[in-house]
Amino acid sequence: MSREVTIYDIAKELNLSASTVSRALKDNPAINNETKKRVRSCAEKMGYRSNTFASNLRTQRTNTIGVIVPRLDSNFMSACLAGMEEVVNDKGYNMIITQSHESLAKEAQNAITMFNNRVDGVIASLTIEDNNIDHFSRFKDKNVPVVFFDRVPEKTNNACFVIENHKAAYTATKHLIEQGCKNILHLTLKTKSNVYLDRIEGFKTAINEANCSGDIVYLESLNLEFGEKIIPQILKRKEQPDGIFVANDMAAVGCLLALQKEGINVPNDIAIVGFNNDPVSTIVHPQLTTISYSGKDAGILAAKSLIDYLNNESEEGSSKKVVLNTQLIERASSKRK
Amino acid sequence: MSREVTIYDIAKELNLSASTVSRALKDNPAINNETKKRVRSCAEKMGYRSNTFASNLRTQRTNTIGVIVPRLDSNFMSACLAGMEEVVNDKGYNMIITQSHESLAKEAQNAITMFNNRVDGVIASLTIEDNNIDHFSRFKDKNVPVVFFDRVPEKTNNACFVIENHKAAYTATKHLIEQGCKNILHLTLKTKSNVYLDRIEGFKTAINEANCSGDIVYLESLNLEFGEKIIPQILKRKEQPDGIFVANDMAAVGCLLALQKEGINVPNDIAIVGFNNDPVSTIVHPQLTTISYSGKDAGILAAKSLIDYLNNESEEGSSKKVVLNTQLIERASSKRK
DNA sequence: ATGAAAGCGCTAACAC
DNA sequence: GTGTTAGCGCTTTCAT
Repeated sequence: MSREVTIYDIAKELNLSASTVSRALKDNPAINNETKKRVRSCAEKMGYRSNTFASNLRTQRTNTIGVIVPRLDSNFMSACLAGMEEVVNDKGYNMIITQSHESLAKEAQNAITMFNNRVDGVIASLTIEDNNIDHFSRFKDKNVPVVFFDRVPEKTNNACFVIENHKAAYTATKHLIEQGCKNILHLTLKTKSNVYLDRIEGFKTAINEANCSGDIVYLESLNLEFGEKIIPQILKRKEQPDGIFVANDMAAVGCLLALQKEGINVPNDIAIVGFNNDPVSTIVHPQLTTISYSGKDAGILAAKSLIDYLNNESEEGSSKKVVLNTQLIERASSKRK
Repeated sequence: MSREVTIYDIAKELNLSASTVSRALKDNPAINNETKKRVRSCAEKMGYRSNTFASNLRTQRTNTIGVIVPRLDSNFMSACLAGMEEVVNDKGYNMIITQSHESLAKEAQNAITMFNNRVDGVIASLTIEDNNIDHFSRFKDKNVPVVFFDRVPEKTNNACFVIENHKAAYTATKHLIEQGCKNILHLTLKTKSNVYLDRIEGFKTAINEANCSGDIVYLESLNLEFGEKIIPQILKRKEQPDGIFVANDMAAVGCLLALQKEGINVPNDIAIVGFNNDPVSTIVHPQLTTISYSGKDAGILAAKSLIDYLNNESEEGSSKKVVLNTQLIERASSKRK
């Protein structure tokens, strides 16, 4: 195992001082171009690699962004992370990622880990469990910027990047009404998260406007299994729905499959709209009408905002809320000819 | 922005030396229990957090494991990472994750990043592009252990953790034969990756044993789209297949949907088997027969092996190859009554 | 059981 | 344009 090469080794080799080598490696304008070239090629030749720890210790920065998300295994999250990674790498930062697995305790633990790793900034999406954000306060104390995306706190001074949940739900519901639905259910989650609360509000707005009948049904979890499970209960209601707007695609697919098993025609007996534009939405038959939006854009914007702030390229208090567009994708599960 | 608390601050507060504080915090047996308690509570009270960089600079270790994977957005990968995270956290290490996005160049770049971040060890799954692993050689030079999982190099002295691709493909093919298929296609990827090569070999073994007709068809990419696209071409063949074994579930679902669109009955005209036990396999109708295996176990084993080595709890040259079990899950897409 | 002191490798203020 | 120097916060050898 060969010893590590340091800037001192390079300095000795070239009869320079360590500081000159350091500056040359950092492309400092004060250094002669010829010197820079010599230093770089020598560093290359000697197999030098910068010691991040010494540098971080000295500069009190880590060039690392911490990302805390509920889970990584969704298309939306992958897209967000891909967007962030682009920006972050481009600006010379690293990214460390942790999952809260929808547990507030784990989220708090992750925040502490990031804090101890002295990340320069944090990008987070909250659990559905609660939107208590006390565990983020330590970052404020040390002036470490935090931005939230998708699942954001109810009240905060931090920058937030969300999709237009209210408008999307309004549009989805209105679409069902336009297809002739008179009695619409919204299946969602009982939580304090803005994501689901805003969708509920959008749903209600559309229902009230149309003077149509509407009700909310809460699922334990928005997945295939619980989507399937809820259908028998729904079919026992005295007033049968003719349209269902589900807050995510997997649960919507669960409903669709369960309805078909009961011999109910989708969309003619009951029309269905989902949310997310998950790949499964094109696999089921009939294909699922859903709401599409760009996780990548959300990731890019959140990361950009954070890094601009770190590089002093934005105002101290740019604690804005950015709302991203969504599109309704009309497919066969809701289209009545 | 409050100044950082260091061990010197604690030392001054308690009239001790920094070394004693350091030892107390590290639970060094030489330190009096009473002193340890005082130090710990004082550290807590003063909001002390250990400076990883100073520590790493001093100890020349990072307690960080680097993970390089093709992509994170698959169920298999999420499961692997979850398994790794369990082990790694439990042993007091951190994990940094990067994606190669199936590009050899990006994989090499990621390796360099990890190298410069001085990870203590590396866990990697290769791209399909090629299994050139020259960019991992730098780790060997510095005695940084590397283990591979799932997509592993053809020849290597490093530890490898793979699923029994050969046997799984053999079992899947044999299952089709047992269902009466006489003319079976295997849809897969043209690559040097062990994962797909081994499956091809398993397929061939089963075909030859049964004295049955079999052929390989290469897709551009194993996804829904290319699964759908290949079906018209397959239906133009002079000899029509009566069974298809597809190397992943998404592509298998693509085939299934395209076949149904052509009015072909699955499983009676053509039986289908996939690979991965992806959630979509239970969403399609008929449900997809597939191969299931535990990514989590693979992750746990790989991480354990690496960390045991780092903690000197295993032999220097434990360069073994571990093969994990798989199960055939028989569902309606291949079962002929 | 505790302390003193040196040094890990880098950067930046200051000097020339 | 380049060198000198001090110090970031921690660990660890050696001494007591």
